[in-house]
Amino acid sequence: MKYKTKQRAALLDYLETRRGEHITVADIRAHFEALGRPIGTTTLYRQTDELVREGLLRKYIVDENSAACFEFTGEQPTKETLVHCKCEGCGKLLHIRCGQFEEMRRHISADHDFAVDARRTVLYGLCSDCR
Amino acid sequence: MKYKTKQRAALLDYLETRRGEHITVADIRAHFEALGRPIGTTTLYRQTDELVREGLLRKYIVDENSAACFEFTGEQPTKETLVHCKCEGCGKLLHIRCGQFEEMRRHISADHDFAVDARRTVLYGLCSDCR
DNA sequence: TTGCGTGCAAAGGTTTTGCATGGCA
DNA sequence: TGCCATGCAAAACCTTTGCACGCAA
Repeated sequence: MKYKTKQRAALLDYLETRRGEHITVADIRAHFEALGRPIGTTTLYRQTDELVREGLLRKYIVDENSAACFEFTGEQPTKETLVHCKCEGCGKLLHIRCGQFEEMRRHISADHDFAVDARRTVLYGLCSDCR
Repeated sequence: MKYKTKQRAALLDYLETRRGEHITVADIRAHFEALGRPIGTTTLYRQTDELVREGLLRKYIVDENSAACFEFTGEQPTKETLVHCKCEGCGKLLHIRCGQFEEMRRHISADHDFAVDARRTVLYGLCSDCR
């Protein structure tokens, strides 16, 4: 994307207000729909793709049969890795701060020669309420 | 499923020959198609669902826009957890044996109150060839 | 015979693509 | 002006559902 279009600007403004939260393309679409200034679904998919490529937005695979989940981080994404945990009981998505995960990443990188991308990874399991 | 149908028997026979491998419903469908004894897609989805519930089959969410991935383990699934790593570069899916992952699971369970299900979880990143 | 399993056809939901239009520089 | 972005409509994909038929017990 080389041009600064109204749609892109509006999208970025909205994402800014939801920094750190989890939203889907459908959420974004609904927001602008409600505002009376809808943005085409196609455009939203293309813009979110681009923002992911630019590193301003993160994309998570949270559930095979639901929409992709995005998190806006902005220009300076926190270095700190928030591990994503998806509860298979209630569907809740949790963020946890976990040094042990970092340690495991280093180990897998060093000993198994695989570079885990914590920003794309989701741990599945059961939350405290559901276990 | 309470009945032992021909389809279920054929499916189990086939899965046995591919124990420990990763296959999709489309793969299974193609196999029986090629044999000239096709099994309906609907049936395959229902039987795989059932087998997952019975614990003979594991299901992984490997990529948001591709088919679900199954692994047949049979009656006695190994206690040992094989961690799944999906390479975002070449698409390869690796199994690794990793005690550190187990340790992290215990830690997250104890300190973050979340029970990670290693059999459903996939770590995303880059393999040795792609990093 | 009873009721579960099967499989076709069709729907469901998310994401992608073709193409004409409209906007940015 | 020249090229890119937009967005509608339609397709692509995987998966699920409705329903009539057929097979297991």
